[in-house]
Amino acid sequence: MDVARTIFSNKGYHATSIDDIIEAAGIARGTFYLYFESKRAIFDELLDELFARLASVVRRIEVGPTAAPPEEQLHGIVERVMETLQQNRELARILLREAVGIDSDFDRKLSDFWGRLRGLIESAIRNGQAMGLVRPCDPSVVAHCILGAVKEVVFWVFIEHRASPSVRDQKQAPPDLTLLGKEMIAFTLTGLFTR
Amino acid sequence: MDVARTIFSNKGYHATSIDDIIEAAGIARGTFYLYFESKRAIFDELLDELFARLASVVRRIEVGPTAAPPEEQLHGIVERVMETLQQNRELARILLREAVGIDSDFDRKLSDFWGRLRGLIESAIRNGQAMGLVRPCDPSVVAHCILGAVKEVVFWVFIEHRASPSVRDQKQAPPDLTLLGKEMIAFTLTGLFTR
Amino acid sequence: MDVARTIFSNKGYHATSIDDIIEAAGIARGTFYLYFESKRAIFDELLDELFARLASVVRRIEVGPTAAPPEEQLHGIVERVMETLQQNRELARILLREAVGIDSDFDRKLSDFWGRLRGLIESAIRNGQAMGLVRPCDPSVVAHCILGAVKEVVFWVFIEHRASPSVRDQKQAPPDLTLLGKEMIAFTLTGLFTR
Amino acid sequence: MDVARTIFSNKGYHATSIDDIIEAAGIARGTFYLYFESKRAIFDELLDELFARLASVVRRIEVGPTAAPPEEQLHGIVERVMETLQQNRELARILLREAVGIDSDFDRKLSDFWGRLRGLIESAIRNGQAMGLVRPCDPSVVAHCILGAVKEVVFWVFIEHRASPSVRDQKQAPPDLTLLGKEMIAFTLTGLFTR
DNA sequence: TATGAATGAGCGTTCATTCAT
DNA sequence: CATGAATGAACGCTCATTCAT
Repeated sequence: MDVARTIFSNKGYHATSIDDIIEAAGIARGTFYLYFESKRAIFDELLDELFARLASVVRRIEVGPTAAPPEEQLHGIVERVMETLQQNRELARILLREAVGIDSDFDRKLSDFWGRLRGLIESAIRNGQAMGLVRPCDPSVVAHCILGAVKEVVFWVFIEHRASPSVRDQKQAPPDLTLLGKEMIAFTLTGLFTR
Repeated sequence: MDVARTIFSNKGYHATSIDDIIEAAGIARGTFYLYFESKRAIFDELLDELFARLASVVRRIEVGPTAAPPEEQLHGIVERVMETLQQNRELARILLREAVGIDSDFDRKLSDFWGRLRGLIESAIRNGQAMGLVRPCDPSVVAHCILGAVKEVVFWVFIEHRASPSVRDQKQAPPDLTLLGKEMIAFTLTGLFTR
Repeated sequence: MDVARTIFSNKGYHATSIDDIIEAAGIARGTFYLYFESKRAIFDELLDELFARLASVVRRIEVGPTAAPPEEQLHGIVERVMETLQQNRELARILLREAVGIDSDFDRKLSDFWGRLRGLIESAIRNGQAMGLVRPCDPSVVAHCILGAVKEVVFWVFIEHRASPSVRDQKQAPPDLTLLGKEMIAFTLTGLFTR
Repeated sequence: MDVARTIFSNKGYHATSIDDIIEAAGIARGTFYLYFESKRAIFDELLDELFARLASVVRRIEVGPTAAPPEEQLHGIVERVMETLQQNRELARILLREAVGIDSDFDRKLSDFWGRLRGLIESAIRNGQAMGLVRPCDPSVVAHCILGAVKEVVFWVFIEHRASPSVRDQKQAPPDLTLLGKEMIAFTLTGLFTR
């Protein structure tokens, strides 16, 4: 799986052949099929890995007398997600770049994953609105905005940067993780305008 | 091209075969190659179509005594982009879902397209900051956020909705376009917090 | 036909497409098929051209009181053949390089052509033997030897030389035609040994 | 390879399809590509086989006090070459009939092979001249003559004969190998004229 | 538990030929 | 007399998967 992860990450699902994997893993063709049902199956397993890791790190924001302040919880989640992705760059790369158009089953799985995430964001927004913290807005639309923003930034920082050892983006090195998280949260919470 | 657009949109690049296209178009294999150099070529042509349409619709935000207020210009751009995508759902679907991992040349092309878009957003932010309209922030990070937010919402509204005639998302029909644009701009400019 | 001759000569039968020919000739696809039944047919016609030219130049060696001395006649034939080939390098190139393995019909045609030539040589040998000029030998075998020798030399001088502007054969430029003919006749008549 | 050899020999390179080979061999398409990189590759391998066999049989003619008489060595080489070709009729057929116009790489390979052979003949001639055995002549031209003669005779005896089970050449059965070799050497050394 | 030879459906592409205009 | 859009059989090749050993 280590080998497959790396190769899928570098070449994408379609461009990766079983041959690539078994050769890099130093095993025989048959051995591969002893442990994985198909090319699809190992890809599935790989992404499930990341799903599980992310799920263990993203928690619903608690409200209540004993809970930490929501903004602090938010910070925590963002930081932990960023760290998880950082530590699983290859999987993240796969998730964000290639995991679409493989299969309608797979597409559904993916869409479910993002849907669950979006649901969390949405309910946080609704809670915030109920508490008067969040301005009136369409929670569904805004949840999409937030998820999209995070995906794009993560893809940029963890994934695209790796791929371009060229001069292009050299001058503007990616900000460090904590800073990045702060910037994103600030944008999400207060937008662009000066107050 | 109409036929190819539809099929690529539904099945994705890899899952679409020349056979699918010519059969649906009711032409012979040779006829296809009379008009398109290769499978890649027709795909290229298709996306270039959308690129051109979007390019003609997205304009740099002007500042100056004679220019319209920036917020109004922004509204215009968003509205026109939304309309263009609405009218080219299939191409949009291809662009946002499948156009990665086909080819390193193609990946570069795509990444250039998004980069150009991001550049426009970034320079708008810098201008806003110079004018004191936009709060201090990292324009690059925030440009990514905005682009990501737009991509996600567009994908959701124009593309995913179409694909799921199931019950799942039935209850929350997508808001109409103008409303949607307003919501996005509001989020982008003022964030979540009540002021 | 001029165009086809050149292209067939340069690229060979298989590597030449109808497209190559019509494009170079500046005519339409249909026009080609108006004048030639098929790719095979034009190739046929082209070689028939050369066959006719060579046939008009190669004559049975006459013996009799009024005839010129056989050796002189031989010289004449060789010189005329060489000249004809020299003037039809492209056709010669086609004949000697590519005209095999196209078609079993074509192969037969070719083999007939060479057979006729060989027949002439063979009968000349038999005549020579009858006149006591030629030593006892198997006329058939020797006719093959002579034909092969001529083919190889002609191919070398008229055809391969053209194709290699490289340094390889630079130092040994091909001898002039008359010299070459003399050398070949000398070899054929007296062999290698010093007498 | 046995199967491919036979089919290439009968139909020529271009007219032979992978399908022909795998069907005759009773293997699957994929199996073919398991053992051979491409159609070109198996053809290459096949001819390399013959090149190797011929190379092991053709040796430079030695001169010196301990060496056998040159004429005897010549006889030996010719006999061994004829035997090798006799035993590899199919490969010989391929080599002499079809192996041109496949590929510029291939053409070069072939031309190198013939060039090496010609080089041997040429140097033998030069040696013979140095020793006063061979009359003054252009070694290059004569080497071409000899090579051509041999090719033609070999093609005739081993290859064309096989291909025509018709009545045509029936009456003049090919002389036996040793006789044939003697005839060719005699022609080469003493030519046609009675001495 | 591991192997790797064998499979064959399927792919993208070519190109000689036809025929309505 | 000329056109060129249309054809479709055929090709070389790939690669996920199987299964006897």
